[in-house]
Amino acid sequence: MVQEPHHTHAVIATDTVIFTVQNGELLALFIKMKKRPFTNRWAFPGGLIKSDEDLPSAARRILREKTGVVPAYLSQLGAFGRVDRDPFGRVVSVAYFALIPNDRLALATSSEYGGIAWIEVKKAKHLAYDHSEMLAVARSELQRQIQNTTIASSLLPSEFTLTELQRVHEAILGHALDKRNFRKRLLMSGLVKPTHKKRKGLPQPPAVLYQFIKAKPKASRSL
Amino acid sequence: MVQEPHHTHAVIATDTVIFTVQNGELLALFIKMKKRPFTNRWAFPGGLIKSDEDLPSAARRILREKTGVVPAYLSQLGAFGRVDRDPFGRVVSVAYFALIPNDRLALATSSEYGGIAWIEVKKAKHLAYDHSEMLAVARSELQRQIQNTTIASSLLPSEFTLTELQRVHEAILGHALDKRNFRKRLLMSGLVKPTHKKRKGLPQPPAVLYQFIKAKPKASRSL
DNA sequence: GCAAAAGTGTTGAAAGTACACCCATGA
DNA sequence: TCATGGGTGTACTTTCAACACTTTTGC
Repeated sequence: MVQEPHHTHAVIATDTVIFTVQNGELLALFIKMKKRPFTNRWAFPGGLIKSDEDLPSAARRILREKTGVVPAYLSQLGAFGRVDRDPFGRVVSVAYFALIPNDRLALATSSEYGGIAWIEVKKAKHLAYDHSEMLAVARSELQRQIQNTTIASSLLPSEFTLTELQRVHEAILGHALDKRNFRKRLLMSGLVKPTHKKRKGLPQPPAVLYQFIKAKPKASRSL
Repeated sequence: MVQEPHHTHAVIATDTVIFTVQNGELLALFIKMKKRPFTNRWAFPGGLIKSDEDLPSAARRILREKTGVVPAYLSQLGAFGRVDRDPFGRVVSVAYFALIPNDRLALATSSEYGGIAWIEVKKAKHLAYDHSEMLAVARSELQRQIQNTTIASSLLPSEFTLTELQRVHEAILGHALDKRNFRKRLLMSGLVKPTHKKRKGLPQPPAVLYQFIKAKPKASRSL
């Protein structure tokens, strides 16, 4: 994750936890490490920021350079600065969490990088650096934001059925939700509106497609 | 706030917004700037972190060095990294917010620094750097945490009356609260317990003194 | 006696939670 | 015809919000 050690002052990096939901599973994007002492362990894509770029710009650039992914949503988690967090030098990392809809995943999975993979969050263990801690923070922040904002719009195509949206919430929260209560609350909230289209071709009654009313959710603070 | 410019990479600083509540007013601690372009404007105490100290340690050290204050509570707000936020160089600041009870304020106000002052938050305008933005974030985080945690214990002496506690909540939230509902909720929550002492000597009936059940609140994440 | 805060319950509204059945479709 | 999810309403519980008066004390 980091190349330059041995400054008198700490250097600044970003690491980004990018999530998607696919087939009812919450996935995050990892890069497999080569360097000791983290050989063959997974880490989030990260790198050093440049002196002429904002923090979110750095996070986006590094994510694109290392994985080809362009996130739909990006929000800061905070700074991670334990002295011993990086064995290669004194690095303070500003962590971000990001989202991408599961219909734009091809970009990432078709990347040439050998060591990139979307991994089920619940199976991601023994990560490099302090990334297990980052993942825990990212996950709880995701759980918090999914309930209070429209960030789910960054995890789904622009049109979706209410059941698809419910599956996203369930994957993130980690437990089943009641269908009638979920729909009631969602429709009351005024965040989504029905289109006049339906999802057909499945062995079920056609489901109405909905869309979020404001296309792009705003980060609470995306510094 | 910062002395060293002109690295090829950004340097890392911390700035700390420290609050207290006194006489029903929310106050924060500021230092008056001398350097242009911020001459005579207020800023939060801040400085560069050292390569061998954790972020919270750096925040505490700098706060102590610049103001003499030792906070009772410290919690990270996040990293502020706009490219142009500091005219003296590329500095990313990890902001903290901190609390101190109003019976330990003497340390700070008796400091020799000429340019230090506790200022009512609602009167703090036109701050140096991006500190107005930091203050807004700190204030909303304070409002969030006061409702969900026991951090109020870091703003009061160890024993206090329920009215004193209510005044702290009101100062932070910026509006009056209903006395009966406030007491009901608080006593139900189980976070405080009555002592057997009473506050006497005032032209009122003696009020029961309470204390928080866990002395020190834990930061949600104090990296 | 008066100013100032202590202490104390009830009611109505709103929000949240649990729960079950029939229907349309594609294979 | 069958498996799959689509769509729909009610009753109960819990939580939140509004609201006023009497008492004790120091001056």
